[in-house]
Formats: sequence, structure tokens, C-alpha cells
Amino acid sequence: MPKQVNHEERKRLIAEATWRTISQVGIEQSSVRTIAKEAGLSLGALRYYFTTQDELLRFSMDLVQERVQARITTIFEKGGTPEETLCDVLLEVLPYAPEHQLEMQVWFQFMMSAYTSQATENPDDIYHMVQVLLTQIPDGTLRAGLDIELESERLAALVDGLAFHALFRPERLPKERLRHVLVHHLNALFVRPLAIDDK
Amino acid sequence: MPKQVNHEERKRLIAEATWRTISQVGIEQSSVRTIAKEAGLSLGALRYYFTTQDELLRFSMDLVQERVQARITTIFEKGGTPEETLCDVLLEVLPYAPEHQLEMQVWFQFMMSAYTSQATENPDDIYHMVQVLLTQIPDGTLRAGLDIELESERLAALVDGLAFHALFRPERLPKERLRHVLVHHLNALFVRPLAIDDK
DNA sequence: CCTTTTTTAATACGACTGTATCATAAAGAT
DNA sequence: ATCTTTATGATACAGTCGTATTAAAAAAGG
Repeated sequence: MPKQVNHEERKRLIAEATWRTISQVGIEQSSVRTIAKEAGLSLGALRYYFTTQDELLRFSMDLVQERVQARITTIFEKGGTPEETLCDVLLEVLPYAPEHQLEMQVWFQFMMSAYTSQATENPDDIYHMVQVLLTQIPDGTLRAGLDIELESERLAALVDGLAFHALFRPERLPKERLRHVLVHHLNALFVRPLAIDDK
Repeated sequence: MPKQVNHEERKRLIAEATWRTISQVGIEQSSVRTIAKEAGLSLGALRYYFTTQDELLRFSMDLVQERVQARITTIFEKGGTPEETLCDVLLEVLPYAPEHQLEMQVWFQFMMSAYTSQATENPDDIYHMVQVLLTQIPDGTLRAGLDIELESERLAALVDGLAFHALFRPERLPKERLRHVLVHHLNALFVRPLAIDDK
């Protein structure tokens, strides 16, 4: 039997090298050679785990989505008021926690490239997530008379715009300011306002 | 003297061919050959007007910015209430008018690529524009007690997010809905609300 | 040691990239 | 008609791209 190498683990390491490469030079400039060098592997070694570039990118993208989804699930399981849960979930798709910024950058790049490449299947739109979240919020939490569809569109745009600006100008939008803007917006929707600062 | 060809006119035509190419395949995939073909020119002919690809892209980008800037200036000169002016200016940086969607797509692509390429000089952030617009609005127009910095950040994020979503999902965000969401947001800032529908 | 299977590295191929060169075509001036 | 300037098209070069092939190295079982 051969040189035991954990296949899954190795693929994950390659995917993370892919993320770093993408965040540095963008998807279009991320050649298999560049990624292999970032991962410390030869071209042939990389190709042993991913036969085509498409396969590699798809795996890397799915891994991002899995991680984000897992964190969101954790937030739901944690419990808490509907207000807090909504806020925390939305902060999760922003470059809020420094240790998740790499993933957010990569996610954004994937969304961009999906847009350019006219791909039929797009990464999940944030709009649908927001719409579901707002719709499922218990009665008495949101102010009366809100147009949920409209507020979903508005909140989704705000979140994606904030994410974009935070990636673009991290020095102008530190995590405290991100939270401040988001909470300020959400409090215009909630009956019981959230506190601005993190607990 | 030679075959009279209007130099400026020709450069403009090439820039517009560049826009079409970029909006179809993205900046990274827009080779000089692809652009030449889209413009109906040979490689040498294109190179006669733009010696390097960088020069071509810069010219094309500047032309977009000029056009958008010119339309915004027109809106200011047109007069109207501060509320209407602000709304119309912001609609101008959204893919609102169908005939400007191509430019908006290209603009977005340029912003993306400026982000990826870590360019020191970035295309003008929408945040600064919004901040200036809100700051210069006459007293009594905005509701009392607003945090202008915060509202600028929020409005800028909303506008860029809406632009992004509208480019991504034009079928979900027709121009009426774009205006609806924007006016709804602005009316939370204004003392005298705007009408939802266009005049 | 030898065999077998997994893993790695080197090299090659055709396609495409940006840029350069150069001969030619077109058109007004003399 | 000739000259001169502007404009164009064809071709070439060096580089990178994704992918394929192939031989060798590494590690475990017999």
C-alpha cells in the first residue's frame, strides 16, 4: 500500500490554497499553476486530486458555502430572541469576524464570476435568505404595517452593499461600524430595538 | 493628407465595442483580439488607436465615468426640490434607464477589477458622493436627529446593493421596483415624502 | 527483496494572450 | 502622376493557459 495521505484532508488544504490565491489575484487570474504553487504542490500532484480546474473551483466554492451554512445553523441552534438571531445571521454573511474575511472575499468573487459567466445556476441569493428570515419572524416582533417583500429587498440590498463596501474599504468599515449600521437599520423594523454594541 | 478618419469618433466607437465585450465576457476575458472583432477592426487597426491594452481599458473606463458624471450634472442643472434631485441622482447610478444599463454593467465590472487588482487609485466610491449629497441638503428637508455619517453609509450600501441585485436579477428588479425601494428608503429620511411612482 | 498500489514530478501539446514589426493601402498635396 | 502622411492588415514572438502523458518515487504487503 502507498504513502498514506488523507485524501479529504489534502483536498481541503488545496481548497484553502485556492481561496488564498483567489483573494489575492482574483478568480480569473487563479491558474492551476498558481494554486499549485500556493499549496506547495506540483502541477501533477494537484491534478491527481482535481482532474480539471472546474472541479477544483467547484469544490472550493462548495466548501465556502458549507462553512457559512454551518455557522448560520449554529446561530439558529444557539437560541436567543428573533431580533438577535436575525442580526447575528446577517453579520455572518458580512466580513464581520476577521477570521472569516477570507471566506467572504472568496464568496464574493464566486458571485461575481457567476454573474460574468452568465451561469444558469447562481450561488444562493441573499435576497431569498432575508425573505425567509423576515417571513418566519414571530408576530409582534416586527412593526405593524411593514411590506415584507419590500423590506426584504431593502435589507438584502443593504447587507450585500455593506459587504461589498467592507471588502472594498475595510479601514472605513471596521466590524463595530458594520454592526452599528446593520442594527440601526434593523431597529427601524423591530418593535423592541437591539443594543448597538455587541454583548 | 490621408484617409480622413475622425480620430475621436473612432476611439469612441472602439470604447463602446469594449463596453459590449466587457459586458458579455467580463474584463479579464476581454482580449484585444476579441474587442477588435467586436469593433469590426483588425488587430493592427485597433493598435493604431490604442498602443496598449491598458490604455484602451483606461480610456473606456474614463468614458463611462464622463457620461455618468454628465448626466448627474444635468440633473443638478435641471433644478427641482432637494428631495427629487437626490432621488434622481441616485437612480442615475442604478441600472434604472434601460439605455444606460450597458454603462452600469461596465462600471461595475471596472469597480470589481479595481478591487481585485489592488489598484491604489479606485473609481469614485459611491459613499463619498452620497455623503456630500446628504450634507449639502438644505435644513428642514431631512428629519431632525439624523446621524448623517451613519445615514450616508446606509444609503450608499443600499444603492450599491440594489445596483448589484438589479444587474444580477433584472427580472426581479424592474425599474419600477428599483424606484419603489429607493423612494421608500429616502422617505424615512425626508420630512416631506416623495411620491412612489415616477411623474 | 519484490510486487503492487498510491502518489508525485517533469515534460509536452495546442490554444490563446499582449505586443512588435513591417509591408501595403488609401488619400490629400504638390 | 508623384510624394507624403495616415491608416490598415498580416504575421511573428515569447509567454501563459488548461490538460494530457508518462516515468519515477514512495510506501506497504507478501
